[in-house]
Amino acid sequence: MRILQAVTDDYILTAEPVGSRTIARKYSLGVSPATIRNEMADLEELGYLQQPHASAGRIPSDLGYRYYVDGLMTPASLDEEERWAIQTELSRRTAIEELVHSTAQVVASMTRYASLAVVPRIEDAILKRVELIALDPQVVLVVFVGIPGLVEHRVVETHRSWTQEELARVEAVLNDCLEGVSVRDLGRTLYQQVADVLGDPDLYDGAASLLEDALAAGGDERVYVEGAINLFHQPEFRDVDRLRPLLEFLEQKDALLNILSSHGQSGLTIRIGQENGQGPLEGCSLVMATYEVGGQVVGQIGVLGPTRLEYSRVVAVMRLVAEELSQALARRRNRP
Amino acid sequence: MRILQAVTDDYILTAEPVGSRTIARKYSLGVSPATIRNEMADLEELGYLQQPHASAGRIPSDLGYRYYVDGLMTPASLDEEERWAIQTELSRRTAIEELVHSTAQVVASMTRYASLAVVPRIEDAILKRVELIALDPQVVLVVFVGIPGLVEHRVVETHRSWTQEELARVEAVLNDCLEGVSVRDLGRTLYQQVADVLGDPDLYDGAASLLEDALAAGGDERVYVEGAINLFHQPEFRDVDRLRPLLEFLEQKDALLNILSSHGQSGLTIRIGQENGQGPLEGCSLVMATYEVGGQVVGQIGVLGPTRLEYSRVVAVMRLVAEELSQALARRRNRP
DNA sequence: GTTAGCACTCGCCGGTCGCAAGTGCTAGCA
DNA sequence: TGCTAGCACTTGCGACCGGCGAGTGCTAAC
Repeated sequence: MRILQAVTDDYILTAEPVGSRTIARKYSLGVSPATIRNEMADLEELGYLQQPHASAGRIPSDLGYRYYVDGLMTPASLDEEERWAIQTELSRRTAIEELVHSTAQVVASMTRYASLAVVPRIEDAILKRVELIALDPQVVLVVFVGIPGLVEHRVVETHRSWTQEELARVEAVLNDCLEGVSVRDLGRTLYQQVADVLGDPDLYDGAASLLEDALAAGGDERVYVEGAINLFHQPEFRDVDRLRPLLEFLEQKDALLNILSSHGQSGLTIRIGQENGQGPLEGCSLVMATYEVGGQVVGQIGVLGPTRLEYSRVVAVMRLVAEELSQALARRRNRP
Repeated sequence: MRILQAVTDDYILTAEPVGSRTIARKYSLGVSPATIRNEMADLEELGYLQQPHASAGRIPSDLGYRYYVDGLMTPASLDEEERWAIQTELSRRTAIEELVHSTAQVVASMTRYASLAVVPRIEDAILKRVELIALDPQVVLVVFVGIPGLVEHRVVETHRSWTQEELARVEAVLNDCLEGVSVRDLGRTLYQQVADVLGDPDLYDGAASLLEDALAAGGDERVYVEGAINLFHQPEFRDVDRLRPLLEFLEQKDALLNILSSHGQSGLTIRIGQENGQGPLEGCSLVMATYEVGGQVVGQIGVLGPTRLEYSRVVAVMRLVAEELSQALARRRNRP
């Protein structure tokens, strides 16, 4: 175990296959290189180490990293300075998207890997309020305010012409009847109650299709990717042909969204190499954390790098960041 | 001139230095390779061509490209299909940011280079309307609606507590007094008239600092970069060390903003190689166009690639796109 | 003014070779 | 029985080198 730990630590640091001599010199295990060689041969047989070629040192396999992550690595802690950097960055923002976005930026710059972040969709939020504003007779600005401090506006072209008075009436009824309803349900499924209170069926139809269109117009930009260029510095991506597929993958926001949001339960998850399935993520590791509002997971944030990842540091950063982000969101919500 | 044209055309196509034989074979100039060699030696002496090394063919210099762009190149025209792709993409959006953003995406995918786009700032717009909504007693949602169909919302934490009634009063006064004012001037320089109409100096102060904070909170994300990975396919960026500085430069949104928005006059500009100044853009060419609302330039859009750029095609795409974008924005505005 | 011929230049490619790092194995020692 | 020193073996990597081919510039002739 101590040899596996030493090999992994050293390889994470140097990106060079680690030989028995190196370990004997740099890590005081109290045994000679020859002994280490014997043990390393065993570790290779067990699948924890592998050899890029016969005359080279050893590097950890995915399994080796997994074992390392699950128990061997020494947990890192962060400088006061770094904690402070995160906290001030988060206290500078109020809008939730910006909060999450700048969190992703901080994570990228602190870890020097790529970072990913998912912002909650307004559709998943509980409606707090909706505002309807006529920009032109047939263009309406719809502003949704959702419960975890989420605000989104949509500009909708309508078939029907609207006066500001009509919109004000609809707005008032909606806000009276629908507070606490999931935003997703605002579309065609507008409730009977709204129809009753509004009275006018024409107005009701217009409102329903207005909201439906507003929800359909929706921002697809829910995943932020920051610091992708950091991957350039990693020796494993020195080769363009290895880097390109990865960067191309990072452009596919829907795929990223799938991966990140599949990680629904609260807490921290590490996916190593092949655990990400086949494809461009095969040689990468992904550390994911969730952030919450009111005890409920509303989004995810992740770090992506080569399998040779500084796991302990990344885990420390992610723990702190997820915590701070959740707290910042909570502060926004529970103001006096 | 015909030889310069042939060399440039061929080099743009193949990315290989062009020899006299190749030109004689592929372009029917009616002369032999020997003649072409003589002329090419002259063109090199004049600075239009250069030789990567003694035994290689010629490639155009920046000056050569400049001459080519200014008169030699044969203007490209676009397929009906491509025009159609642009038009449908633009008709699917209504919000101005999305319109510009998806324009940038279309340009990137059509040219296979990187594309840049600047969205107008709400600060530069004329105020059409402002909405103030209390989210919490000390958190106000400010929605600005600007004249070229620009909408932006900001969430502001305030020192003072606001009731919705107070906000409604301020909002009414602001909308009465300040329609047509530049959004930028909404902050501290709130006009005397507003103070007079409001009466209450406390309310006036609160409103002024609320708007000031709202403007300060402002989105710094005004430049979109799309298709940066397309640059991977260009042989001149095969080398990571050549590509990285460029991608790093593309991350500096403020520098990009400077470059693009310095191009203020209406129309199309091409900057070739060193014309971009020293630094990461030295080996690149930039084609910039403006888009307008009501005859006024409100934003820019650009294409970035190696100096060996398909100028004629890029110019055709940019002409069309700028035109279509301006028209789409005009349609949004002049609805019946 | 144009062209054919020819000697010359130089980057690229494939092969060879020595070096260095690291291994596995064996024999010896506590 | 576990550990260690010694040693032969493997193999990737970088340097060196020579032939090839593309392309040039020059000269002489038309």
